[in-house]
Amino acid sequence: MAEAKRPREIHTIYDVASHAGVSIASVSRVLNGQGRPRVETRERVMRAVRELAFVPDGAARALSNGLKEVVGVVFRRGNQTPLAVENECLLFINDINLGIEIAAHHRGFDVLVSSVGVHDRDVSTRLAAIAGKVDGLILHDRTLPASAIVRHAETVPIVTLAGTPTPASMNVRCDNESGMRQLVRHLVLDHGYRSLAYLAANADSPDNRARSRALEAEASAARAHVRTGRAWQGDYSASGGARAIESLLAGGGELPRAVVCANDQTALGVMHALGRRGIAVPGDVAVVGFDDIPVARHLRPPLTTVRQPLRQMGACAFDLIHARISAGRGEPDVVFPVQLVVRESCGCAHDPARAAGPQDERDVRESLPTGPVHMRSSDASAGG
Amino acid sequence: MAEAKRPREIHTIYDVASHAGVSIASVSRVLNGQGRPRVETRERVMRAVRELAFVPDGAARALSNGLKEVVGVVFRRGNQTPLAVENECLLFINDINLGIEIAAHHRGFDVLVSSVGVHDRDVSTRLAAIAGKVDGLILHDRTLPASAIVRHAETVPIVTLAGTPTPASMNVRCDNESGMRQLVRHLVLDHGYRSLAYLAANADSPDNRARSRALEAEASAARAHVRTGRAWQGDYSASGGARAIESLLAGGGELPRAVVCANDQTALGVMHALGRRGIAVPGDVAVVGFDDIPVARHLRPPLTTVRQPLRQMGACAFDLIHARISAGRGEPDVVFPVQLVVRESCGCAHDPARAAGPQDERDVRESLPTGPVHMRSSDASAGG
DNA sequence: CTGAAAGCGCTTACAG
DNA sequence: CTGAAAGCGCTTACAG
Repeated sequence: MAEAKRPREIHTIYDVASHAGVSIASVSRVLNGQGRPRVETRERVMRAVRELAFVPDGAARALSNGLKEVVGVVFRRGNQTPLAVENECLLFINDINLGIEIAAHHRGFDVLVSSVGVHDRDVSTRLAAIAGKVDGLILHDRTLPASAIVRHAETVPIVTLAGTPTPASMNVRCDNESGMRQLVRHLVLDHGYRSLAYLAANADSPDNRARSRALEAEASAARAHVRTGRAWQGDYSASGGARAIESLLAGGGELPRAVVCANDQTALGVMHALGRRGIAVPGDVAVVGFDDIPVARHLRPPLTTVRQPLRQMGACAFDLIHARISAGRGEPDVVFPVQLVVRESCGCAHDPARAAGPQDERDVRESLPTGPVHMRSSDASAGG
Repeated sequence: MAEAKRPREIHTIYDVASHAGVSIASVSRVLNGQGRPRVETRERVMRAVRELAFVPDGAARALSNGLKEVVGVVFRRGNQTPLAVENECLLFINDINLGIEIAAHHRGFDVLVSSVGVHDRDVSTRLAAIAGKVDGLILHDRTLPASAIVRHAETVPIVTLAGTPTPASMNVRCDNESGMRQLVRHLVLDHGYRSLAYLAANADSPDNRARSRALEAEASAARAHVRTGRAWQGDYSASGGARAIESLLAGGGELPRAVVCANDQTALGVMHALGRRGIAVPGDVAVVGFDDIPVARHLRPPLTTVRQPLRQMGACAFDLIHARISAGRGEPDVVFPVQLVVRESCGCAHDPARAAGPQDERDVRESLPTGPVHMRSSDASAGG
């Protein structure tokens, strides 16, 4: 019975059963912890499994169980050639995906990750192909219009991220309103800035629209002026932010006292463009972002922004899908609180308490929400 | 026959067949383009597929075909708590993964992405579970020791990234030797720096070892001094780099004229730590990295580094797996050339030609290898 | 506790 | 060109 060389051969449950001298039903029971197999049976099976390096076929299990134990995650790549290098925007997405993955593993699920190009025709066909391989689908922002989501949701459970709930799908997002409110109040009330601009992102992004609206509302309530117009259009990318600032300045446009960016990447590009023009941040113009991506703290000056609990949001998206698969449906629209993270790009002074010592090291590593980073708790109304 | 409300019901090929008035074999043929179905048959089937929103079950297809059309990608998460925010190290991995995914789509494959924690017990069990759901496995650096790779390779085709080929698995890596040689020559010959240090990463990383060896060899050939010792140990993370510099300075250690970092993230942390001590980069100490992650260009000063063709490497890893699945095995060890990207952190002057104008905008977006970024072509000996 | 057998939803020779 | 049927590798009532 000794396997001499085991020529790269895939074994099935039948091989294991005959190797162990039991039926395939017993092998299956031992492997899945069903029933109460005798100790001897269990041991013989386990030995055979080990000796044959048996790995049960996932497709067969899925077909039999009606459960693939796989969720699909789909996001939209930016305006880039397939093999170009700009992937900054993916930071955000990948952090959420990591949260999804970790939550999935708790349930024995794995994650099928797929991206679609911004200009891909027929995203629906791609989605259908993916749908056949998964038990549920998590769609990032702007992957699909709402009508198409409703259609696909007939075939497979769907959760959207930073989208809008539909009658057939669920959604997870952050409290943009609260975040923007805190940001604007800090700039206008704490710093006394009277003129702002919102460097917007894609018009079809619910996050962008919510942030834009909240900024306008809050600024007007605080009696601050908001610059508007075509000049202030970005696309969530650093290059989009830089381009907007460059065109504005090239066209003789005037800068506000503070630029509120649709996200951190945009802020990165804005700071880059301002720096090259010799415009001091925050001395001449304050710049703030949204998201708190990891590099935000490493910029010069460190970026003031709003932190989203990305991993928790990802984990929540999976949990909604899972609940939907194994039970009825769950909460259709989950809103996560956010946190204002005050660093220096808003004009706040460098905090000498953070300039050295152990706290500082901890800050680089990654501070906890209650850590040394100067922040306020959210006044968000909805929780996870 | 009109479907009134289509109660969320999953249809099978039998439903389609009876709806179209044909056999399931015909449905399958139409859907898979096999044989020469009559036009009328094709049309009836397609209409039924559309009306029922039929999506073939991937598990059943996989079981029948012996092909899941899924590859698994596994990487190792850093020293972080599951829900913490530090994901800088993932930039690198995610860029490779995007290359894998794009290549996979060309073949109708999808990508199952999975991560294992640094201290996870029993990575092999996790891998076995994943192996059952995929046709092949792509393992990032340091996911598994070579012995375990050989063992798993009996069950499933394996390609490692930045690893070492084994008798049973293939490998894709970059030409670290050439990259480090160019970097050291630039620092020592072009800038005249006589003292260097290599801020190392994990000892079990082949990339790190190759870079370290190459630096020592090249520095000694160029008669430059290399600082060594426990102080110069990092872990590929920004915090690891910052910590090393901080301990060194706290212990009264002396800095070399140039710090060569194991990767860009490390360089990021080093620059951060130096900046807080008021040490000028590159005036007092030059800092260079490796990888050319997207933020490298946005740092102050912009980071001089070595660019790896990450997406191409990812695509190659998939192609190797695919060749292995559909034919015999391919090249066991593919080495990609790298490019020196000279920016300012090495001490090179800010290039005024790049300070404004359209080229500059293009640089922010992402320059092509032949674009305005000052770089030299690689003298790597092996190609993809 | 254990085994024989049906069934999961496809694909594909094999006849017709 | 088309259909009936076998088979892919599991899981799980159902008998024993």
